[in-house]
Amino acid sequence: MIDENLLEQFGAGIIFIKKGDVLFEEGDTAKYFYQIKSGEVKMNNYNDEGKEFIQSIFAVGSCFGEPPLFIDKPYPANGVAILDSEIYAIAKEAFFKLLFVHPEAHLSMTVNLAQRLYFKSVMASEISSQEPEHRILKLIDYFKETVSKLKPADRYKVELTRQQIADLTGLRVETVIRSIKALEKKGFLTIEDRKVYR
Amino acid sequence: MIDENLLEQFGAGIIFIKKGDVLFEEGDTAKYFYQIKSGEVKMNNYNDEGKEFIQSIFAVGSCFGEPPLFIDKPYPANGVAILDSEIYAIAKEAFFKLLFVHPEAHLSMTVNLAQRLYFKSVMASEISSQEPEHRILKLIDYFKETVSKLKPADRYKVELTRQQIADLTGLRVETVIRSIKALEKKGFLTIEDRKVYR
DNA sequence: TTACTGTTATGATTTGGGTCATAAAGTGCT
DNA sequence: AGCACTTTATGACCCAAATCATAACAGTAA
Repeated sequence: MIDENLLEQFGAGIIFIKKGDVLFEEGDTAKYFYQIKSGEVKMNNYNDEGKEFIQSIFAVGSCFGEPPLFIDKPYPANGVAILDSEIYAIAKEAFFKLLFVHPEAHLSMTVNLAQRLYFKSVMASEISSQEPEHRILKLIDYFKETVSKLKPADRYKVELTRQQIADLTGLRVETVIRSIKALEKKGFLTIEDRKVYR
Repeated sequence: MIDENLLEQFGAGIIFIKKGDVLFEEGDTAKYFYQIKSGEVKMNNYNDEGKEFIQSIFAVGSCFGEPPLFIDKPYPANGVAILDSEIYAIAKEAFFKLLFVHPEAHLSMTVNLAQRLYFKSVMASEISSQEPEHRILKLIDYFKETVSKLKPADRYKVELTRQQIADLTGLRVETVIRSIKALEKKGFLTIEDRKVYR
């Protein structure tokens, strides 16, 4: 989201983390701004019974975990690498200085937050009040449109596992599997070689 | 969120709406920045079966409905007055100019978005993976802490109706009523004269 | 007072998604 | 090739929350 040269210019370091490594945990104090140079990161929670909920998945170029920097609250979720990754990290103070000196970077941050708030709004309404099939379709369309930047007419291969879809929608794997089958039967998507296309 | 003098200085108008009046609808193009001078506003969705989901409730001093301004997308939900209200409205262009000329206002906008994203994260995880009683308690604590700015030790009177709690948590009124009773029995809150205290 | 509306309340019944069990297909590693 | 692990898949059963029905109470407008 923020120009990489700018990040380096303001003293960004690079953190190397392997798949499964934890960058920060729920409750930790936020001290750095993070942006993905390569790899992929998720933010998640576990409920009392140990069930995972994935807040979001962040890909190359995305920044994440800034809200706590702005509002001086601890992280509301864990940050975990889902692929081996390189992460730009820049200290809170340097980050604020960067925003102050570069209003255009500040604006792109704001736009980014607005974008994520928008996604959360859509998913919140889905999760709370729609049937599994509806939820899953909405999530897939969101990833197709926003993450992969494809048009509705394009053919999109869903790279999420059934388990990830479950954790993103608050459903169970079995329910996701069954719903996806039902959606295929209804013609909303196709399954080829166990992969979902939409 | 933004200083009222500043709003007026940049040509803000005031809109008078009565309880129940709709300010904008899901799908509308966002053209104005809104901030509450008096009254209260909610943003909501209706699912296919007509069940309401309340995204948030905004009180005096809060702004709302900005994300679509920043990302050029239509409103993801309706904006409806829940009390007779006076709303500052300022055109999109003037709003951006204001942010550009007043970086401190821009920062407070960013902080505000971060705050809301934080709330959405917490509630998303709650809604998707916790039991009714847990969800309700979290919501009440959020309102106590963030909307009413009270300390945990303070006594807080919940001004939300059971129906509103249901629509905010994605539950049904009956479930909310029964859960609140159960929570009282367990000593997590008290009910006096049908009002909930925490 | 009555009539009306919104909110809280409670019991009976139903059902959709969770849970549990089990297995097959695919993937990666030695 | 063999082994361990992950992902997808399916059937059977269960249960918590939704649904349906009904009513009492509070507030307020006529």
